[in-house]
Amino acid sequence: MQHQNLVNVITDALPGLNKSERKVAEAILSDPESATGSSIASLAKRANVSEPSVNRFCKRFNTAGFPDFKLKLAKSLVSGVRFVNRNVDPNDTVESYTPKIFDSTINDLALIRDSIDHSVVNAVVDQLIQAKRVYFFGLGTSGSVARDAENKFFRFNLPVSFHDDVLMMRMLASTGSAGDVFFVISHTGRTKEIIDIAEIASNNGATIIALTSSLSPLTAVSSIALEVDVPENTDEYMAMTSRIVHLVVLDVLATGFTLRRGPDFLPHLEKIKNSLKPTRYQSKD
Amino acid sequence: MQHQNLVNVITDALPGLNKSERKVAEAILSDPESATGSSIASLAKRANVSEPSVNRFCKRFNTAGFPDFKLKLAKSLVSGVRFVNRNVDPNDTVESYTPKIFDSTINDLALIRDSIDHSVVNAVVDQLIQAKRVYFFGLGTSGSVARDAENKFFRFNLPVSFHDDVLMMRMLASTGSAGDVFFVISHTGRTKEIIDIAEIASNNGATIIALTSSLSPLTAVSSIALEVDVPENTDEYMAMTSRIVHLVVLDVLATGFTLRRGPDFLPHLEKIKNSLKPTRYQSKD
DNA sequence: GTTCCATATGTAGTAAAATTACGTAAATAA
DNA sequence: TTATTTACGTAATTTTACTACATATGGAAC
Repeated sequence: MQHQNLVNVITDALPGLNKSERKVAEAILSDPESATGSSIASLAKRANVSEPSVNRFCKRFNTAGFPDFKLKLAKSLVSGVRFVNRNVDPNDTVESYTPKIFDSTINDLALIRDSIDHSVVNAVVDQLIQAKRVYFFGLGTSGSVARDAENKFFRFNLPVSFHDDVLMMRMLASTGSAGDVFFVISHTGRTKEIIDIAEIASNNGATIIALTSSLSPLTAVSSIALEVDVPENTDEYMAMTSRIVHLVVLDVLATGFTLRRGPDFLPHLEKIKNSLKPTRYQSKD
Repeated sequence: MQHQNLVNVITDALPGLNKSERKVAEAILSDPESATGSSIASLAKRANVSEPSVNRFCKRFNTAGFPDFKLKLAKSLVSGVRFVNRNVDPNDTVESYTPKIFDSTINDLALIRDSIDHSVVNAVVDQLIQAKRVYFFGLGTSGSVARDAENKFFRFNLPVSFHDDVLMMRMLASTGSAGDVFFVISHTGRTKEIIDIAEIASNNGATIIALTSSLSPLTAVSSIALEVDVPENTDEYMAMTSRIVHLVVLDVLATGFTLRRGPDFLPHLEKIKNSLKPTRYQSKD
């Protein structure tokens, strides 16, 4: 895991360390920020160990040496120290929970950004470009995502619709055929109804694109799956970030679509944009 | 500010630098990641300047010296606010436009995170807690945001609904009264219909909360305005990030709401969560 | 308890890296 | 041109990190 947080790694390893290494670990954990700025000598002194002990400590954590260690530690502190106490707790105030929620969203986005499979994105864009029609399906929160997707993709002069009604979905799935794309959005990928519906459409020869978590039953019944694994929020207080990641993935697809269509397509988008002008008070600038 | 990105700072300063400093800047910008790992000697060599030039360069950017500079550079490169954030252009490939879109979203989130007014958040939570009913209104993309908000806030055992139909909105606004909260979501804050509706509800003594851009007409007719200014995307290719920021702001409000309600409220949320279990295939773990 | 072995830790020396002081070169203004 | 400032590099110095080696410490076997 390239983005594994060093502070957490050290904390986890703490019990398995020997005396002087533990001293180093404690010295670092007590004030990681200042550790990133100090020399091996000063840190050794602060931990009451010799310099080579510090050096050995660093190497134990898969770093080239002390400077490399400091670098990785510093990086961990940017996205990381925030990571450590990321969960909202009952004592949080507006000032503390607000950045936590933003940070956790940012973190999840960064995670998916680095793990997304580009070839799958390309394959999905291929399918959307070729589609005769596109249906966006989602329930609950994913229904809003599907609705947003409709709002985005109708601009491409493509017959699209969104549905959050399982009966409608079922009927549409049963009348689907080759050339139809059913774009199914589900955080868990385990909703029985949705999987049923995807199977029906699939059996009719339609293309099923799933935006869901990996290894889910929905993935199994799809033609292509955009697998997005956002760490589960066991925390009751915490908001759900998967829908946001889903929206961004859809933005990526829409961008891929636009680029594939080429610059000749831009006037069409411009036309749609302009169509809303009369509904608005114009700003001065 | 504290999170000012070194890469951006260097880029901005580029024109004002003298010959050798520019060489250093270019060497760093061409591959910032590797710069964080290299020694002053190797960087000097790569930039075709002397070591002290590199050192002077570092000090010019308010760092103690080369090691400190590397540290700050490394931090700048970590997820949060990545610099690349240039607009998508027609020559982009999946590999290049995907991170761009994620990064621009992340960037906007970080921006709003640091600029959001906590006292306004608190005031809005106050209003929501006291509300007899809450209506979430939005059109187009903001309609999806409003729908998502409904899905979030109904869990609080509060009469909430979302509407994306201006006639419905108008009728509801005209029957609104003190104790009703109209939560109006609009990216531009300039849609005539929406402003009309907000005014009607306001004249009836209802509370108007706006989630919109600052200085907009909608802000003017609202009781409280959550002002979210996401830099406009003039670029046709680029996806719209304001809706995502809006969603996160709503997450923040929902969190504030939950905390205000206190721990006695958690079993209620748990109950809602469990209600969906029978609709799903259970995972092994 | 003693001996042996392995592991842990420190000392001292060495190599590398960064910084400073200073001198020369280039650029600018008079 | 010459004076003067600014830019840049050389070389020495200092700081920092690493390595090789020595000593110590804690078990395990006898």
